[in-house]
Amino acid sequence: MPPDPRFRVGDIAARTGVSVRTLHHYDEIGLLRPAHRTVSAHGSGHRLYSVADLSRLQQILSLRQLGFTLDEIADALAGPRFDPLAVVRLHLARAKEVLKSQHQLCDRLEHLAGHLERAEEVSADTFLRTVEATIMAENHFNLPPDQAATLAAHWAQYSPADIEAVQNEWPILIGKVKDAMTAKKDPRSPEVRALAARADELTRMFTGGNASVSAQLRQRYESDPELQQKAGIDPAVMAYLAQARGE
Amino acid sequence: MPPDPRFRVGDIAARTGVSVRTLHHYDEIGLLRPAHRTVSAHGSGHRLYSVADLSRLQQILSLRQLGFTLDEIADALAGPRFDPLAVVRLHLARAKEVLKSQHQLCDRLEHLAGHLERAEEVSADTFLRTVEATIMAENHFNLPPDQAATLAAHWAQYSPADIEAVQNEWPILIGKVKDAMTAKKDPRSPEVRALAARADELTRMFTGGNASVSAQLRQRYESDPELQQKAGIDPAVMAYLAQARGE
DNA sequence: GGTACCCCCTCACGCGGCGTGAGGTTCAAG
DNA sequence: CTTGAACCTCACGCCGCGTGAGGGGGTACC
Repeated sequence: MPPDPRFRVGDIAARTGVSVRTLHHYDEIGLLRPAHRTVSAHGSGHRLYSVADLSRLQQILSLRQLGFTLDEIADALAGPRFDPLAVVRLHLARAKEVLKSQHQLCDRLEHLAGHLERAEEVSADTFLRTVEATIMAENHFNLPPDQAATLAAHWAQYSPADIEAVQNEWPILIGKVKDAMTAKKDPRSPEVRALAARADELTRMFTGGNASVSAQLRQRYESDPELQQKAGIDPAVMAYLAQARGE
Repeated sequence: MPPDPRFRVGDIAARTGVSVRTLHHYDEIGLLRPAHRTVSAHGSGHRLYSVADLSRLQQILSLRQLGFTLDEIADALAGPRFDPLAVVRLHLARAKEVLKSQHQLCDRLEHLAGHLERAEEVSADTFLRTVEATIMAENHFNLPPDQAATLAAHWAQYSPADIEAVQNEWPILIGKVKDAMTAKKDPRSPEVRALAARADELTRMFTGGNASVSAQLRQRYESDPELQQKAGIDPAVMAYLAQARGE
């Protein structure tokens, strides 16, 4: 049995480029506690990271690159069925996007350089497109996670069984709502209000309770008739539910 | 004569992705003032950007991407002979570096994903290398400008004539210092101190007064005998100058 | 067993570059 | 002349560490 290796902050810093301060910080906020520490009388001992810790560090950096805040990352990693492979795949997808936008940026910069070399007048459009490419490259790198990533990261926390259960319940629930509508039941009745509440609950599971995600999702539903049909939601149902919620 | 086009904050934001707040901010700190404003009685009018402003915006974003702070960018753009083409070329070079590191990152992530898919045990080394690739990709994107960029950006502010003048003066100055040394003149004499002061001045022109750059430069000179010969500086001269400065 | 040297530790302050309302004004279309 | 969208000016807030200061711990070589 090989004694599993231990890594000290300096080792990790030297080999990866992660700063010592960053490791300290992640420890402070409880995001990445080293598996062990050396024992000592006075101060606290030196941090000793295990291989599992390195794995977690990799996940953290991938999620950070995806634009999540450290708090969000902590939540994601704490999820019951969180999936490292899914995270790596998301990061990979993002990295490929960056590649593409970076390529475009190079094209644009070369274009602009060409104009400047020939001392030509440069059009506003050229500047605008160059700036756009610059910003897009930045966005793919730094910015808040897009819905896709947010949703994916959220879904990764649920098991396939959970997901299936939700997807099965949804049409049933909508069916009940439609029944209530055709029966002309009062939307403010306790029965209908319960249905609406459950619908909201399921929606929250879908969106992870993220306000901006659910807002965007609603917009897309409202503007896309096809999606409405697939989910069985039409404006009438939406209005009915809104009434039930007391709006 | 076509009336040159004017752009409003919203136009620019919509077409490039630069936020309105960012434009406001650059205006506030005096980094990018719009060429015009609409006139109005109470508040200040709407900002109207000219094509020249767009050009400046492009330069700002390129320099920002290179890792300069907004203050540094302001200085660079205020330089007497600052060169937009040089900036674009630097940005392009950087963008290509990013492409390379991003490629490596993709390789590493695919490697890691492969291991995870096959549910194999993943080695510490694999994690470390993946983390390293992640950090390197970030560094090429976000980090403070390396000396190369700093120096290049600084040099871009001088005309070829300026540069030549400095390069001509340097050997003459060093010659005078050596003369003083062989004549065993007191390093604290006003004459020698003046020479040292001028040497520092020229050095500052070389390094742009950037402390970290000049520090790095000194280290390289101290550790590289070849460079010393080319510049005519040997440890004895350095020591003599240090005395003249009163160290 | 000493002891030199480097690495590690714990505070704790600070900050760059905007995001994000709040509350009022201006512009262009109808 | 009236909208409504787009613009304006404050002004507070924040993430994720960087960067010292001041002091203990580990280890390799004598």
